[in-house]
Amino acid sequence: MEKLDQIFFYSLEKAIKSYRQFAQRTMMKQGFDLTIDQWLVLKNIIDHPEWAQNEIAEAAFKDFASVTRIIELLVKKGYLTREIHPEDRRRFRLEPTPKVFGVLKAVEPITKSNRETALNGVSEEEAKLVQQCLTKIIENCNK
Amino acid sequence: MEKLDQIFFYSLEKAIKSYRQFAQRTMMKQGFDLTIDQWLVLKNIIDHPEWAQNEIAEAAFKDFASVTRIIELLVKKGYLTREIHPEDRRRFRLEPTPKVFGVLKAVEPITKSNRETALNGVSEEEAKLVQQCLTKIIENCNK
DNA sequence: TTGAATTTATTGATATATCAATTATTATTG
DNA sequence: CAATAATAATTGATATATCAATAAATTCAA
Repeated sequence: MEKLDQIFFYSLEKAIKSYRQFAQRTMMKQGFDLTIDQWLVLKNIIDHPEWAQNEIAEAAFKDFASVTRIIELLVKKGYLTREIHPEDRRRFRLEPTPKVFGVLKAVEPITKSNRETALNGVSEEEAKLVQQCLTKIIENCNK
Repeated sequence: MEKLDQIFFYSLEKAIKSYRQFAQRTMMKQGFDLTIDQWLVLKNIIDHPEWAQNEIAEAAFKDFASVTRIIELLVKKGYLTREIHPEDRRRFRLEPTPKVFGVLKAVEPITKSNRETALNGVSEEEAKLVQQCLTKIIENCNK
């Protein structure tokens, strides 16, 4: 299995990189000034408006420090406003600006189509199996 | 399939990140002063001594610029020497220093064990299927 | 054989990842 | 209630990713 193991993790690395590059290219081509990481963080903030940054980070598989910096950029780009949280002054209250919703809505079909393209030729069964496998790997690496 | 798609790519992202973190932790714990990216590039250079940097980059799924910088670090850390290639002055000849081989040999069982741990509970059949799936995704994203 | 195109690699700018140290605030506990 | 611990987030340093611009050497074509 040794050789396969090697190929396996190489493929894993290459697959996610290929997908990220592909998705980023598509985003840019459509004229959005968001990286897919910024989009991911933004989406998590919208979906969970009450979460603290560290919870956002966890949901987006990101380091706290990265999230701090990504949020900085999102504020600078005018997608978010940030003020101190009224109930816990260690935290911040992040508010999406009005333009966010239009952008997210516009990005939605692109993301959907990207995923479909990337999974072309992979059946739902297979996808489920792969997904289970990945979950197992995640567990194995985190204990 | 939409919801699954989303979970699928989230899992993909999380799996490779979990594995990389796990592998990096193990490397450090064993006292090696290499990142896994440096190790990956170094290993490719050893395995293909005649390759140009751009070929190494491709094999390691890395950007040319990243490889340039990683090689700089490997030279600085005393794992490589670099001189101009005698047959093509645009290229460089990269030579591993003697200490490289010992280090790579010492890292080998760690990598092997990391992969085994990560794939614990995943059968060879499943791994093969996942691998095929990943290959399909890579192709889909690159055409 | 010169001039244009191609190849190989570097550099700069910006974004993200990671670890460690730090700050500010809140919670605990003695 | 004061001292301490825990929590939320930032900052600094270093590594890697990506894109664009550039430099140097080589190849090719007129």
